[in-house]
Amino acid sequence: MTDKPRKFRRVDPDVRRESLIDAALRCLAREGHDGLSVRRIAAEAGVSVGLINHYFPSIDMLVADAYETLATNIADRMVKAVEQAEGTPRERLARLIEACFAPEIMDPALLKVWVVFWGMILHSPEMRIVQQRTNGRFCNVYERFLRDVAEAEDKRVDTTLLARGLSAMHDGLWLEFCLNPDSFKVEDGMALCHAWVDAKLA
Amino acid sequence: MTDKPRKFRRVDPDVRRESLIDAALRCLAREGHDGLSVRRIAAEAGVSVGLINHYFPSIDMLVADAYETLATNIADRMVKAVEQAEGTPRERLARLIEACFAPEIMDPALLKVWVVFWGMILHSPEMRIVQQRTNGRFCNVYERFLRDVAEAEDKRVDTTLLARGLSAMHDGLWLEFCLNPDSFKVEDGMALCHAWVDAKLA
DNA sequence: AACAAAGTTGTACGCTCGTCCAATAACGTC
DNA sequence: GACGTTATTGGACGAGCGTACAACTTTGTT
Repeated sequence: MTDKPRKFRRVDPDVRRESLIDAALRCLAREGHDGLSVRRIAAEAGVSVGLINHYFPSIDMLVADAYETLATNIADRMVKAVEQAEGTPRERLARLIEACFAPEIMDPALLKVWVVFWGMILHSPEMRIVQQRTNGRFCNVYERFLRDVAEAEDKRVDTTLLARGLSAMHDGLWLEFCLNPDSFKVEDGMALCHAWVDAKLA
Repeated sequence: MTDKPRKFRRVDPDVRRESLIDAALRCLAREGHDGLSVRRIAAEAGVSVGLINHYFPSIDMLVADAYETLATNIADRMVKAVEQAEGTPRERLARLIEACFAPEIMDPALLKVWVVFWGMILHSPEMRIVQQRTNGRFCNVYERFLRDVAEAEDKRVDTTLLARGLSAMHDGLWLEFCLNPDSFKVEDGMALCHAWVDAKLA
């Protein structure tokens, strides 16, 4: 009474697209730039080579979609982590910084993916557009919670500049940590970010 | 009375090695990861394909040498720029920050090269060793001039931590600027670095 | 002038790549 | 149950890749 053997199953196009993007991200996380290959992604997704080009005009478009997807996911998770937290604006900002240093962020495999994104941003206009959009989102998240603190404590600071500094410091620490996890402890990184914020919102 | 035509000229091995490394860096700066190819580097250096493997056991070793060379050059240039500057330690620190934001540093082509380095660090033990060594040098440069200021002004701060923060903030700003030069002005980046230092050395 | 040493060339090999496209098989509809 | 639609397959194609290696050329020595 076994199911009759099928050579493949049709899948809803949207679901299929998503599964291809997921497979691509898994390949990039595992193999970095070497994982960026139609054949490896197809194998990872369990489909044939040709299907990739059926859903994406070129490999660059697939990566651009993957970039948008991953960046959006991460930003959303951060916002949610803070929004469902209670406490003063100051405490919520601390939750945000904690979320920025969560284990799934401070992961060399994630940097492997991002390094590929960066390399493509420098050559592909489509990727550059995604970068500008997603980076703007990240900065807005930082600024939003920083402004909450500034308003609650009645401080007058340029929250845009403050957010840019926080973003830069976190990016630099994240990069260095992922390249060399022994160079410092995650707690030290969080302390540095807090030191920056406290210095401007003292 | 023309010179008799020669198919090639022998070159001192050390000079040849250096010219191959230079050619590799030029390829990486122009084409990013795509430039990392024996054939393109050979063409750029004006030699045949086989010569690369005669001087370097593998392409990875060539890049590792190129990494060490470029990082050392940049660090040395910065130190020299500050050392030949006069003034108080505080003023010399300002020169250092200026040097960090010099046009030849804030150059997308330089990031193209570095993105390739980062990608390889995450996979190659040899590259990881070079990263640790060169990054340590950079941090030492920062710390050295920060300590001068702290001592001259009799401030008690953890200059190691301060240097790590400065390094991270600069890296993050450099990255963002090279990815999207319209996102902020170089002067704003310098101001942020100064704000970090001033906050801790007020 | 002859010779040895070694820097340099050029090619062949096997592999992987992205793209293209005709054939195939699954699914909804009648 | 037959049919049309289309998601999916799988192989062909040309190009570029890293490596290896034998042949060639230059250079310095005798």
